[in-house]
Amino acid sequence: MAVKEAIGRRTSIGAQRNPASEEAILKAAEEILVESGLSAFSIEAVAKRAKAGKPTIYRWWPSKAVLLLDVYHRQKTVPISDTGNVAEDIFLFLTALFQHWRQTGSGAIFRSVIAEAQSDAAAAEALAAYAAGRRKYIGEIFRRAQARKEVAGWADPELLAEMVSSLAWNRLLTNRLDPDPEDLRLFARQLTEGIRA
Amino acid sequence: MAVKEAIGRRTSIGAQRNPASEEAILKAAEEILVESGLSAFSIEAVAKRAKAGKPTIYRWWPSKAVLLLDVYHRQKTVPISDTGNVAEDIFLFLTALFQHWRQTGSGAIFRSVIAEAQSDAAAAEALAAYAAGRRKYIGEIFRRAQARKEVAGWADPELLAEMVSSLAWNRLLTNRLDPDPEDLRLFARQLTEGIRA
Amino acid sequence: MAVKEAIGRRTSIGAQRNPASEEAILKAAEEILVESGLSAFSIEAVAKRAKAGKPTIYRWWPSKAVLLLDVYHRQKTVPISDTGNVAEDIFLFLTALFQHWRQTGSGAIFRSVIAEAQSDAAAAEALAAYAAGRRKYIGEIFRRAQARKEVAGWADPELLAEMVSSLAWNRLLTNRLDPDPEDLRLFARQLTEGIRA
Amino acid sequence: MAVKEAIGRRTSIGAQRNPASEEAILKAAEEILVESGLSAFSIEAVAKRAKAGKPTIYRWWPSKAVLLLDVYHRQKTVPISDTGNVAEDIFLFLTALFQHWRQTGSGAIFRSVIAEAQSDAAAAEALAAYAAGRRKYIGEIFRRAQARKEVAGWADPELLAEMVSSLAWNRLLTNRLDPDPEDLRLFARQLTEGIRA
DNA sequence: TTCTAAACGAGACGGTACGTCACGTCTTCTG
DNA sequence: CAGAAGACGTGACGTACCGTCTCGTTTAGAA
Repeated sequence: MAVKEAIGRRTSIGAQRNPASEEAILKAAEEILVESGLSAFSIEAVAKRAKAGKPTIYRWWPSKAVLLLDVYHRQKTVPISDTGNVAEDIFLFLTALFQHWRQTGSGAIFRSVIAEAQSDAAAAEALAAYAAGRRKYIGEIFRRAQARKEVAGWADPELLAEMVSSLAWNRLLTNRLDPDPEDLRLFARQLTEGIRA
Repeated sequence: MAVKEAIGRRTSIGAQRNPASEEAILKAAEEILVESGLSAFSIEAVAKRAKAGKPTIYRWWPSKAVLLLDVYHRQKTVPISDTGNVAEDIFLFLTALFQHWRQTGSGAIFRSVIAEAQSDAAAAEALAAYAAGRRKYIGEIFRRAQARKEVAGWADPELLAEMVSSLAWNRLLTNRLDPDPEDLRLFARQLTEGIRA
Repeated sequence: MAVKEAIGRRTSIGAQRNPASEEAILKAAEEILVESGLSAFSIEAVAKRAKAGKPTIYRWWPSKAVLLLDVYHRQKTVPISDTGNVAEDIFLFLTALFQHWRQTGSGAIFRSVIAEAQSDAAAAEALAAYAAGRRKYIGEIFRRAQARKEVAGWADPELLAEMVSSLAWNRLLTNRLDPDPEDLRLFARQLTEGIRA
Repeated sequence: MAVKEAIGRRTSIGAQRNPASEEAILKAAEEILVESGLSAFSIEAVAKRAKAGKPTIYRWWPSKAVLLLDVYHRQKTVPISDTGNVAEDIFLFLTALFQHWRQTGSGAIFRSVIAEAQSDAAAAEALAAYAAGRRKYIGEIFRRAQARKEVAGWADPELLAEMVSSLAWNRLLTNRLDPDPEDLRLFARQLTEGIRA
């Protein structure tokens, strides 16, 4: 058994999706994005790198944007911590997120998703849904803080979460992921303490 | 005699840039972006609509991204107000900005600029510079508030401005410019009062 | 069900050259050359007339000159006769050749090939090879005449053939294909009898 | 007075053609043809090399072909000799012509003229007229031979001249100007002695 | 002596065609 | 019958020249 695979050619496994092809395509797509960015990301290039036929890609991913999103969803997500201090939680989250984006290359992928969503309706919808999910997820930090009375009841956890993720997006989209801890600490303080004199 | 026959034709005015062509090209580019979005925005389409030759466009705008930026810079900018109340100033600015983006179509243009900057280095640099300028400009709201002791001295006006503009970008990029005054008011309150219990 | 909707459309027949496209392209190219001449002959025009894509043309014909040669090679060649009289053979050949060039339009095509060969190295080489072949072919007239002792042994059949084809080229290139039988008869006589008093 | 001319800029000399410009343009055109061939020969290139404005060229030469012809007419022509032996005269003429074409680069220019004449009507007409003149000129060799009874009266000097110049054109157009004296001697012999056994 | 007319260089203009790239669709062949 | 391979028509890319234009300058010759 498994004699043929030596030549490396991937072929049909019957009337069903071949996971090896899916994997190869997603891997190739991710590598292209991380190595060369969105401008080098074409179906043609992905097919060539994955040694897949273009129709195979189009069969399973109706558009470039959908493939892009699939690639992004394969990325690990950054967990939120629960130190009991909301400012610290925010600071740790952003620090970890920026590092993740920088080191794994998934920042480049996410930038591409956002860019693509500006001209592709399907990608826009998917991005909106993803962003909403992230607001809910990050909002947990503030919900927990409200529960322990650290944060006022009138505040809106999801709007606060949006302020956090907005800043992250902004830094990503303008190439400012450099790790300046003081900056992020100040952000967390401003957000939590308020800026009243 | 010899009345000009090709009445409407724009031609050279000597060895110098023809402002009429420049104007026609920028106008055509703007219209395409507002009417059909970034995916319809091609040099070819702009040239056709402006009744200009492609080389004329390439002569003055080395890349699509540069043209895009030029189009955006033609847009009016939204002024900041000075009511003496920082929360109110922020609220008014965001309300006016969102309305401006929605009604003039310049939101669509700016989205395109941000998207383009994710794959074009020149656009990225220009966008970074533009964003820095905007942070300084919006930061004025907070600098004035610090001057009148409404805002604590330890806060950073530009980081605060970044929080404001980040939120605006985020809404723009995820198609959420709908005018919900309460939401924006809450944002201004959270930012200024702080969220401490 | 699912009757073909785009009835007339030519499309891929798999990972192989589509003979229908090749045929359509060569036919379109020939028609343009015969109808409008070399100055109207552009890859763009051929593609449009053949309802083919430009890349399809470039995929199979690396340059305009190569396509031109392919078109010429589709033309029928004029046969040489064997009347037993060398002067008559030459006369008949030239008469038939001029008529062929005039009536089928292949004269226009060959003119174009010669012109193109003056600026394209590949075409020059192909033309040189073609001309050599023709000299050998026409030389047969003289070789046969030498065999039957009608022509002196010291004469060079291929150089004689070159004199015949040179005259034909010259007439073609200066628009003098008009059929003046006496002229061609005189040419044949001068060539064969010699002009010694 | 006359201070400016130091910088070398050529300018108007009043409402009349400036011979310096004409000279510079023809010189530039010739150099381009000889150095880089017909494919590099564009009005743009000539203007740039001659440091002339394009309108100056178009003012005096309505088309590329006309300029090409003007360039060719500047070339010296090869004289015919009168040795008293028609075969020798032909041999000497062709030898000198090929050497002239090879060494001065005027062969490259003439090739270009012929090529251009295949798609430009004005050039075609001019070339036809030029060729007719050359036939008359070369025909003189045979007319003189007829006068001294070396050549039969029934022969047509201009048709004979055409056979000579046809061969020369053929060699030029197929890159075979290499000096093979024996070949040309044989040509002269075949033409004059006749090839009868 | 002043003014006019035309030539000069420069180079921008609206275009056409170039040769290349990627698109998304199609068909054939292979396993 | 899915998958690879790759050809197909489409259309945008960025570039090279085309032939025309207007500019500001220069100078000879007419007024």
